Amino acid sequence: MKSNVTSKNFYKGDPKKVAKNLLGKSLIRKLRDDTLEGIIVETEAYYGLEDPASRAYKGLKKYNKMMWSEPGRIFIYNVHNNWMLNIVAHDLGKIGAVLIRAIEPTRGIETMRMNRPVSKIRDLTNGPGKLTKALRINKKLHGKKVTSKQSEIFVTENNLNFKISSSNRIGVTKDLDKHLRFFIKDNYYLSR
DNA sequence: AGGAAGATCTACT
DNA sequence: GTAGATCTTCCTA
Repeated sequence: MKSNVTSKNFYKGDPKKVAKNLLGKSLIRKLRDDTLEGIIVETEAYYGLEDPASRAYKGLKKYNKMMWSEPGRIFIYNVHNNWMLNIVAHDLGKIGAVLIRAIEPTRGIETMRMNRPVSKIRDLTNGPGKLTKALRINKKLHGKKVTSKQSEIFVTENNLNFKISSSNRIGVTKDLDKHLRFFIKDNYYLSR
C-alpha cells in the first residue's frame, strides 16, 4: 500500500477538484504516544467572496485569513461548539478550502472512543464536529501543514477503489447552485 | 454585551 | 426521517 504524504502541489487548484481527490486518502493524527488514523470519505469545497456559505464570503477577517494562505495548511474554526477541520486549497492568488466532513476510522479506535464515547462505531466520526473530537483536533492545529510526516496531522495517499458521488452541501443556508459535496458511494461512515 | 454559526443530541412522528 | 433546544467560540457593535 502506498503511503506517501500528500504534497503542497496536491492542494493547489480548484477546491472542488481537491475535495474530490481527497476522498480515499488517509488522515493521520499523531498524538504523544498514539496514532489515530482514518480514511476520508466525505468532503465539501468552499470558495471565497463569490460563495455565500464560505467563511471568506465577507472578506478578509482575523479568523478566516488562513483561507488566503498557502495551500496544504489547516484552517480551523468553531461552530456551535464544534471544531471544523478544513485544508486550504486554491489556485495561486485565489481563496478556498476543503472541509473534511467524515472519515472511516482505521487505527487508534480505542483512543477515539475515549475522546468521544459512543455506543455505535458508526457515530464515532461521521460528521465534521464528531471527527475533530474523536481525533482531538482543535484550534491549536490552526495553520499546521498536512504535507509533512513530521506534522501532528497530515494526509497520505492510498490505493483504493471506490465510486464518487456528489450532492449539494449540507447545513448551508445559502448554497451555490452546484454540487460541492463529495463522498464515497455507499460508505458506512457518511454523515447522512 | 449581543448574536450568529458549514452541528449535534434528543425526542418524537 | 424531521424539529427544536442547546452547546461555546469569536466576531461585531
